[in-house]
Amino acid sequence: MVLTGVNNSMMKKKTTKGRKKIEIKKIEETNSRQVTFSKRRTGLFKKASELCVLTGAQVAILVNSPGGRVFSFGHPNVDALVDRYLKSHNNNQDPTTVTGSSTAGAAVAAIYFSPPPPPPLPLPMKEFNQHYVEVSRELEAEKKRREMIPASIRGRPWFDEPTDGMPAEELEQYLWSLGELKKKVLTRADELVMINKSPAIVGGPVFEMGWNVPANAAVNSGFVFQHGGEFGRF
Amino acid sequence: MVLTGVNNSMMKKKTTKGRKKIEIKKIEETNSRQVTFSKRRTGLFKKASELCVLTGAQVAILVNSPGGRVFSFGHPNVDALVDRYLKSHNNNQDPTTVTGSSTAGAAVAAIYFSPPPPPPLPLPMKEFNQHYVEVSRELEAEKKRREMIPASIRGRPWFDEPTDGMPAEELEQYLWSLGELKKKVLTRADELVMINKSPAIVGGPVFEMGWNVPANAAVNSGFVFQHGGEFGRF
DNA sequence: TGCGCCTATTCATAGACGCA
DNA sequence: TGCGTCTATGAATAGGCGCA
Repeated sequence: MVLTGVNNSMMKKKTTKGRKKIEIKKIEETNSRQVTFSKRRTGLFKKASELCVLTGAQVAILVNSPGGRVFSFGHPNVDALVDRYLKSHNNNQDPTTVTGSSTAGAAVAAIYFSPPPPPPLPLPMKEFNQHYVEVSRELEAEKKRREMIPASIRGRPWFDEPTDGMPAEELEQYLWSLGELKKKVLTRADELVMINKSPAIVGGPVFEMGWNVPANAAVNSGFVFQHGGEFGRF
Repeated sequence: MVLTGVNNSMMKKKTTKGRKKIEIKKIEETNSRQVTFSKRRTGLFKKASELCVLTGAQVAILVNSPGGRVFSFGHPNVDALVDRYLKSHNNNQDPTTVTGSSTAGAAVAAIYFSPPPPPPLPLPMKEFNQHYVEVSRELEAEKKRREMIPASIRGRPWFDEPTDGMPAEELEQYLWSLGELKKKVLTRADELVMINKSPAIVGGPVFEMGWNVPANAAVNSGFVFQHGGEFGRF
């Protein structure tokens, strides 16, 4: 507002119009997409680090760039969290169930689990099952309502029939799971709209960003970018 | 935009001072921290999804909340990215995808166990009951949320065609996730107890959630951004 | 007691440029 | 060709409040 240096030697033409609203859909223009990716990745990592600092949470992020490179961020480090994640999954067997499966449009993977090593637990809370059953009904209803929305989602086999032959205990758990999963699905639905297809994972260099925490000394925190190699084509 | 609720358009004490600047340092107040975590996690995930949509990138995020729970986000799914990440670092096997070499200095140890294994905990029912309440609440939220979706869901490319042809693998993947989730639920409940019981976490060093990781496990090589700022200290 | 909603602000970032 | 810088503006969100 203030005329700084009225000199106004021909007022700078506003070369910058400032931020403009953009639609959340795939950016077709390769170059812009690249730039946006770069900027937003940075922003994402920053957010993540803030989350870590503010709440003391641990965060690991793996990003597969459109160019095929892989970036990662992690506090304390990626591996710790990945490991944790895997361990919780490997409790079972069949670690590779997911690897490279179609994923045509599937884009939901929201799972809650706890930090402590998975201590197998019995399911002594029968009575609570009752409660869950109640919720179950609601969920069922909810589920159906939801299913009426996207025609394509309707009729998920595992959504509609499992409850029958399933032990109460499991039902309970499924319930909760469903609640969470479903929430994720819905929440993410919008975002996924545009992600119509999933380009197969491509190989490429790996970029890594880690957040070092001063383990002992008064070292200041820093960011470590690690990138390897060339350009991932694609 | 519209005045909702108390239409008392007269004068209302500005109860909301709007956003205030906050320092990026651990929030000591447990409650605020919890809230902040929740909000920011949501924001982070949203950012991540936008990044996916805009640039077509693939992103996986693993978050370990201050409360101990772990949330994850992934597109197309967490496992695929985790898998790829590990492969990039291990070059071990390569059942699928990835042909790319990770030039990254990622000579990181891939999987090591989390050092201090937390002790198993009993599972008090009342906590679980509380959990149930939470679920109920979530269900409520679910309902609302659902109502916001319909419009946008329509026209969903991948939603409109797949169901029929939805690969069994995908469904299986979901199922599998649920199965895992199921187990997690219990553990989580277990963990909830712990949280309620021992707020010890609060006083600890900034980033410690209770388990550390080998300090040098990762990265270096690449640029290092020193963050010698004023708030870097702890 | 925890969660979702609302508002005033701070923060992130789309474009456009400039440097390497 | 890519990335850092600068601006103005769209978005995210810290506090508060009220409901369940």
